[in-house]
Amino acid sequence: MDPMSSDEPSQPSPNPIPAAAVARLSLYLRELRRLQGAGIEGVSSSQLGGRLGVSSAVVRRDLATLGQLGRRGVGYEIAGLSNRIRAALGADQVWNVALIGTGSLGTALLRYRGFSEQGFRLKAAFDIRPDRIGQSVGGVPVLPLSELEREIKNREITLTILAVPAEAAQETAERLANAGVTGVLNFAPVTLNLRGETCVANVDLASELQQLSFAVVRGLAGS
Amino acid sequence: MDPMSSDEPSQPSPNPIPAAAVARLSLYLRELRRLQGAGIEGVSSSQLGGRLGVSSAVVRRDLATLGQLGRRGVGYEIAGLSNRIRAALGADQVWNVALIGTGSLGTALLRYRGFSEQGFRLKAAFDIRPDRIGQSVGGVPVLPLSELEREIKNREITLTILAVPAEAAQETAERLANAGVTGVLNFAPVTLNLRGETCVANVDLASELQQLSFAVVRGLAGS
DNA sequence: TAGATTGTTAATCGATTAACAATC
DNA sequence: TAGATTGTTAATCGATTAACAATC
Repeated sequence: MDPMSSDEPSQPSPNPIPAAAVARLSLYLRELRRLQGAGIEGVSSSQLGGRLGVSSAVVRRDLATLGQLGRRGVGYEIAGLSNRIRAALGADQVWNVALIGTGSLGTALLRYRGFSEQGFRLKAAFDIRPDRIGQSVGGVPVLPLSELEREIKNREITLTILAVPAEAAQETAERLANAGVTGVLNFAPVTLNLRGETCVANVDLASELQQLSFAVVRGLAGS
Repeated sequence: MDPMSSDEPSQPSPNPIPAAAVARLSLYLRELRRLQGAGIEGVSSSQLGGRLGVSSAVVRRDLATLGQLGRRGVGYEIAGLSNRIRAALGADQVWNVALIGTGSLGTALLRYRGFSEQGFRLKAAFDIRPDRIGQSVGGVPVLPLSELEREIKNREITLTILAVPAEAAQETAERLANAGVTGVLNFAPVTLNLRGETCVANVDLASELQQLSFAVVRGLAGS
């Protein structure tokens, strides 16, 4: 239930991965999957970086934080490298995920294929609207929000995607944290204030578009 | 049509805004709007930062890059500050936006209220599926992708939201760039390679969830 | 005036870049 | 061996923090 607990010996002191590297590691993984799908088995730092707009030095440095994964003069073996990155990101374990709020955005996220491709398992959705409850969206059952705490426990949910209206986000997030959820991916355009150990990541769609318009105005092509 | 052209004298040399500050400015704007809605007219750097998990020093530094906007001993006047941030982000002008790909994600984005609240105008959607074309989603007409170039020009579209399947993303993005679009917000989990002046911003939903799971594994609450 | 808060400086921290010895 | 590419170091760059004089 708690993804931290494991029967393996706890990693002594997991070598720290710079915050800036984490987002890139996820990109590397995506690109490696693509190469693997094309039947390619090895890749160099400059090849991998070139496809992603990242310098080869950054790629090597990022990968070196995970251990000595390459062979000098040769490059990186894709299969092994992928596994190592997955392990570092926690993507080698199963994450049971719930989604809260089945409005248009929530519905789209329930149908989104990308999550399951990364090993995330959407186990349940929650809503307060009676006409939603009992339905199934993208193969995921919609449950009443009143059952949130019980179902989170029963279904061993550790991550949640919050897609409720802005007004309901803080209150709902608090319920999630109290129910023992360890991570919240927040799509509501509000800042969540949660005490304790619950991690929050935010996706603000309007802000993304605003940052793009800034880049356009400033003439920052390629950003 | 080109958002850069204006009858005002071109700003001599727009003081550079650090890349890291841009995302925060967008957050400040969101929070200021909330305060304004509550009838509050002034705010200090520590109040504004406190709500967003940003230190008061960072807030002051970010705002100072836009000019001297506060009054010592008093704080910032919200209305004026909001306007200044909007101008800096390019959010004070009208942006005509098109969305490509009306799958479940594209449909949800067409219905998303947040874009128009920030002044973005969704003018058209495009798809290849005959059953989609001619429909209206969230008040936005769905046009045939074959008409893309012509309609981009006619409707003076400058920004686009790309929500097509991964396989079609690169090709579609090239058409957009050739049609003169200046910015692409890409939701497809692929790296777009575009020559020239077109800005690209990426939102990879699966990667966001993966970064969250990393934060959970590392015990980085509050990230 | 006294208290508060900005704008800005100098010091610290972290990330990127460039270069190259190690080594396949 | 010769060519290629990693892993790592030192140098550069950029962002954050802490502190405080300026000033409302």
